[in-house]
Amino acid sequence: MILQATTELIESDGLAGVSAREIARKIEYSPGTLYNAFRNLDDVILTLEARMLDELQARLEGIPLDGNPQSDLQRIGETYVAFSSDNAQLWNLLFQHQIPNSEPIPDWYRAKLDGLTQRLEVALAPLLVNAKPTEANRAASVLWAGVHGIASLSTAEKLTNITKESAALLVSDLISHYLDGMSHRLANGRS
Amino acid sequence: MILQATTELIESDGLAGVSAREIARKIEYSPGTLYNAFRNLDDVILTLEARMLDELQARLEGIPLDGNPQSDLQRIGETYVAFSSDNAQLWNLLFQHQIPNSEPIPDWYRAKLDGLTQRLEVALAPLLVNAKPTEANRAASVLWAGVHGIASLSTAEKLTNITKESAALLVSDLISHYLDGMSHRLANGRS
DNA sequence: AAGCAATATGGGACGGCGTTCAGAACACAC
DNA sequence: GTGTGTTCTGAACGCCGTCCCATATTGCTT
Repeated sequence: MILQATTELIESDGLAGVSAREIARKIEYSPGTLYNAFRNLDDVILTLEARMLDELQARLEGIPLDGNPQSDLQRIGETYVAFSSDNAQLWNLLFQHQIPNSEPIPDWYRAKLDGLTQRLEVALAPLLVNAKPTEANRAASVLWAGVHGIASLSTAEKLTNITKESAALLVSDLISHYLDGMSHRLANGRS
Repeated sequence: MILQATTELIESDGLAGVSAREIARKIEYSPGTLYNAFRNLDDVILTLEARMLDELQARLEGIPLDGNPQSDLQRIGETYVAFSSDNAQLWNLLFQHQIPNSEPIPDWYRAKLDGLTQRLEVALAPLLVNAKPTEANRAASVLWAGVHGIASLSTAEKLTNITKESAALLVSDLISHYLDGMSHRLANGRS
């Protein structure tokens, strides 16, 4: 299958190693055949991203939540970091692969990304019983972006401080401090 | 100059709009001439990234610190977000442009990225008077990665929750909660 | 001012790319 | 065997990054 071959190319050489001709060579078909199955190369890669997002989503949904925000979110963070580090090259697709301006980002793709924060909102709920929905949304977004920043910096290997080994530690630190800040604020009655 | 033309191309069409021939057309030279000034196209883009990092660094260093971590870090976060959003397309280079595996990331490039967290460590210092240096480092890394995650998700426009408008708000929320968590922990004598 | 070495430039060439498309090959109903 | 619908090939187009070398331009020495 085309997707299988493309995955292997990405895992060995990253996005730069992918080309329509190279995929064709790998599956021993001619380049033209690719265009029967996919609209173009971007379509192949987008499909691959979608599969990856679905798998991450499935893993997040498989985490049992026990109602304790600290431990629940720690587990979510661990899962997230483990996934991104196990699939580092594929993971980097999310940032490196930009759809050309001509055709906009499909809605289902956005929806998949947005959907990833839902699990966070559920886990955060106990801390936000009498907060406005926009605040729950905001807290989830902040945590998601933070975890995401750590995961992406670690897979991209651009910061010496943030390695694959330290990512889990940093995520744990982020979550515990942020939640401490929230509950502290909650106890003192500040918004 | 070559860099000027390349900057314009990136600002209008992103990294995908950049090609050696297009730059040459823009400056009305032939493509071959590019290779007298730069080793190759990656070199041009790397130089552009370096300039951008230097400018961000300069802005961060221009922020006066008054010794109050909350307000100091808020100002740093604001500056960071404002910069990334004002230079969104250039900013995205940091993630989209990956050096081919053949030649490794130059040390000075890493050093520039690592240097960006220094200002954070200084601003955090009052909260960490009797903490181990690794903890200061960790807190700075976490905050940096978090701010960075928010900034990159907003410039990439991939999350509907995280827009250029909301980025500053989210960064402020992250910093204030995280620091609350730190001082709370400090007051209670926990690690 | 003239000559010469050093450097910069133009433009063609090479191999590779994404994508298209006319026609060959194939599978299968009648 | 003929016809029909699908799938595949392979050449073609216009790009790309990069290299190379004949030519033009510059700067310096005499």
